[in-house]
Amino acid sequence: MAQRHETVPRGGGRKRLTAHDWADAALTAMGEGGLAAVAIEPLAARLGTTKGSFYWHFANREALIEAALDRWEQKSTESVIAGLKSEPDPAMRLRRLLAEASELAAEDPLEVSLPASAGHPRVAAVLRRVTERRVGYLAQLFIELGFPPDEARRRALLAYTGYLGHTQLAHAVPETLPAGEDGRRYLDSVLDTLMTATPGS
Amino acid sequence: MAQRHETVPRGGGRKRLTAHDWADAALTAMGEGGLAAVAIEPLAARLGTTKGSFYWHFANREALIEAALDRWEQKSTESVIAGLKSEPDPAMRLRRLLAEASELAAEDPLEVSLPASAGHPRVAAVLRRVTERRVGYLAQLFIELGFPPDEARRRALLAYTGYLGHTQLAHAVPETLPAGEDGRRYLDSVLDTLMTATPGS
DNA sequence: TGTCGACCATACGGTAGCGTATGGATATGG
DNA sequence: CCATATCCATACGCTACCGTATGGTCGACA
Repeated sequence: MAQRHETVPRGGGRKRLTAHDWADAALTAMGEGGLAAVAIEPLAARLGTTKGSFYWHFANREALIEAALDRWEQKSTESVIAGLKSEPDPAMRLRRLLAEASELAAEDPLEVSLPASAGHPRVAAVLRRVTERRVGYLAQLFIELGFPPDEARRRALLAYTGYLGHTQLAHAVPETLPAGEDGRRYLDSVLDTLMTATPGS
Repeated sequence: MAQRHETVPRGGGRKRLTAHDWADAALTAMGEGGLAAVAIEPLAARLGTTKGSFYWHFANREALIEAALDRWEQKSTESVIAGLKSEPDPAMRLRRLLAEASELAAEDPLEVSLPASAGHPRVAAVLRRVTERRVGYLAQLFIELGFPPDEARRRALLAYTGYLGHTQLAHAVPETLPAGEDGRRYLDSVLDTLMTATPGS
């Protein structure tokens, strides 16, 4: 047998892992099976390594969860918002925001599985921050669109709850939702109601 | 020591349990910690009994989960819809439906934790049925309100995704949502948009 | 009041996962 | 080319839980 054989038995050619790799794997698992699915040994198997690697990079399971959550907080919100900085028109920003966010959330199970684990204090904290950030950004958008602050906040909430529900439905019972061209028309009608409906009371 | 002492060490005075009791306990646990929290031995402890009882009433853990899901399917949807049969005015039915459903969902964690476990085939099936039932009922309401079928379905979806997102938010970050009188005004504005907004395309 | 069936307690073996300990591999600077 | 720090594999003990086996208890009823 060769002295220098690839360490990984089969699959990719990675040899040494980083804390980053572990956090990503944890996120994936968490999306598939919730917090309970973040288990060291199965993750190790999936990464083609062993616990020995894990406990070098992390103190324990909780530390991994925290790292994964931090990572999600970053890439699930800021990256989307940052991608809109170039768009000057607020109406267009809102449209693109909803479109891109929905698209992204369609393939990010965490958007659904994380709220279910809100019992975990660390998860709750991340959710608080992410929610506030998102709703705040939306409200800001509606203010730029000319609504008074409280009305803007109300519409932001409406938009965000709609987004959350849409995502949840997309994962649980996708066939309920209109797809393709119908989907775009649907989004249009939602945007329409959000931007033009009566101020009400 | 007395020959006939109460079997339960402390708490209620129950002695013998039914499959029903187990299913309810499973639902509670499932709401708190997801599917993974449906564990026989902890449940037994909480019920003041042992596994011996459980395996008399059920074949295994899966059977318990199925029973619990059936139970939830029943009481989480049909009971609400049935409570509206007396209301003749469809607009009023819609209002009461949203109000009661939101209120009920606020203290039913399953509304959030179940979609997260949609990976489980049995859960997915229940979700499909419940979703179809609810959206169908909503669409019917909008038809009674005078909308054409496809528009009714669109609005039903809008209402339902809003409902889902609202409950999800209510559980994850409750302080984001308007409470008390503001909450009612919020509901009003949502109803307003749902019932009067432009047909769009 | 004895008996039978429904219901439960307890003990057991098996598996999965956490965290620790310790030695082996690998890279990199001296 | 060796030494040291970095990174990983393996073996171990521990706990939680699943499912089975088996005997015990209690109530209904003849």
